[in-house]
Amino acid sequence: MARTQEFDEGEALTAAMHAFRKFGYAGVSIKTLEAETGLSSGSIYNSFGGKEDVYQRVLAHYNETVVTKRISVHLGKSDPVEGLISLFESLLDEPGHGAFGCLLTNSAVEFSGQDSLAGASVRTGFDMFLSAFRGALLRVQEMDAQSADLKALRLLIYYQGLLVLIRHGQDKFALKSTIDTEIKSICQRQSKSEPKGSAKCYHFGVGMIAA
Amino acid sequence: MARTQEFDEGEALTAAMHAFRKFGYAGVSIKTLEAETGLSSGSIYNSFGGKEDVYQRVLAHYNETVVTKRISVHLGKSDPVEGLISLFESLLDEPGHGAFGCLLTNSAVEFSGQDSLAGASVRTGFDMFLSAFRGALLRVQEMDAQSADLKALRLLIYYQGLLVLIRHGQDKFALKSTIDTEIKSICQRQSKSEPKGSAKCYHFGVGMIAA
DNA sequence: ACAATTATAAAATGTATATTTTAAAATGAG
DNA sequence: CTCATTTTAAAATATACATTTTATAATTGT
Repeated sequence: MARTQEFDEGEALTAAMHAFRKFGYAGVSIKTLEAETGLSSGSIYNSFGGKEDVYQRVLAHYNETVVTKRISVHLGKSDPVEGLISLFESLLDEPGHGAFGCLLTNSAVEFSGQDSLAGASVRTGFDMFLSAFRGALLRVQEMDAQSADLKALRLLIYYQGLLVLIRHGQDKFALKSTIDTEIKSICQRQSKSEPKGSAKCYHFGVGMIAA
Repeated sequence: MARTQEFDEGEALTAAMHAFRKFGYAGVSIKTLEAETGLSSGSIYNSFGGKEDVYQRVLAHYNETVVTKRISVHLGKSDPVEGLISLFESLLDEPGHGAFGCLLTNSAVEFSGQDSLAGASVRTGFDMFLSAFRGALLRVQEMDAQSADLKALRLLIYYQGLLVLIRHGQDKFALKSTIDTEIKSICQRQSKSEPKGSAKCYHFGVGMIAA
């Protein structure tokens, strides 16, 4: 029969992933992929298909490696709140000072909508985070499914926003200082929906009670 | 002397802005700009310079029109909390179902870093929001400058995250349901930094006190 | 009205790009 | 060993793109 593939497909995908994270889909050419992966365009087309196929494989690879690892490392801990905080803080300590953006964030922005080139994978990645966040929240305290979904979504929104500002180059110290507050704020028990006139309660904070 | 410019520069910039918001910088060609603005490439190069120049002008135009208007319409109201809520809710009611992304979000992601093609304008736009948010927060309640900055940054992060998820096509009803909670949570007085052992306070919420 | 100046339009240019084709090298089952 | 099959590499192709050039039309101060 024929010779076997010489290169490691996972390594190639990881190298391609770095390129797409840094430069986006449009910013990466086949030439870039050749340079980053060490493969020739011939090999790339033979093994993966075209640029779109490489990108789709990379998106799946990102979910399987980066997202999965991030969730298991930080949310596998015993304390879910500490886990969430360390997960978010880890985003600020990434190499390249935010040059390696989150592929989900970048893809969601570059290709809007669910039925785009990246839509399905982005949705999968978001859902992975949502269910991991939901699990962590339910370990913090009892709550109904609806509350857990709402809080998990708030965490995902905060996660995505943080990554946008990191990628922009916003001051990391300032960004970091929001994490503890935001996470704890989300993990708090929510106030029931009040029939108006609740504005006055802004002046009573959890800290004052706890102190 | 010579003839005067026939087209309205503001209208052309607005048309170009729509294109860049939808498709990003790389996704817009001169041909696209011709179609969207109604100008020929000759006019575009003569009046604006190249594609990069159009983009820079569009970014400034976005800050001057969309950002400025969004801030004044919603945060010009008497109640700052209601203003913040209506500002964030208005993002969900934009035409095109999120196809018109936020140019700041999209540019921050497409061009990472402050010293990029878009960096300066993105920073300006972010700063406009930060100072508008800070002003609104200070009208909610007294607080020191540091607290106001932190809360304003939390609002900006939430704002950016929301726009990422809107652009992705996340369920709008679910996104909307986070707004009230998130805004009010940020507008609450913060707990002082405690010397540990504060985990227990998660079980005491503002709502329970206010009730 | 005139002429200088600019807007506009279309063709031309050169480069970057994704992909295909062609050719050579390597591999492993029989 | 051998040959069918595949990997790899490089050249070839065609298209898309940003920009420049060229040419024509319009307009404004004198």
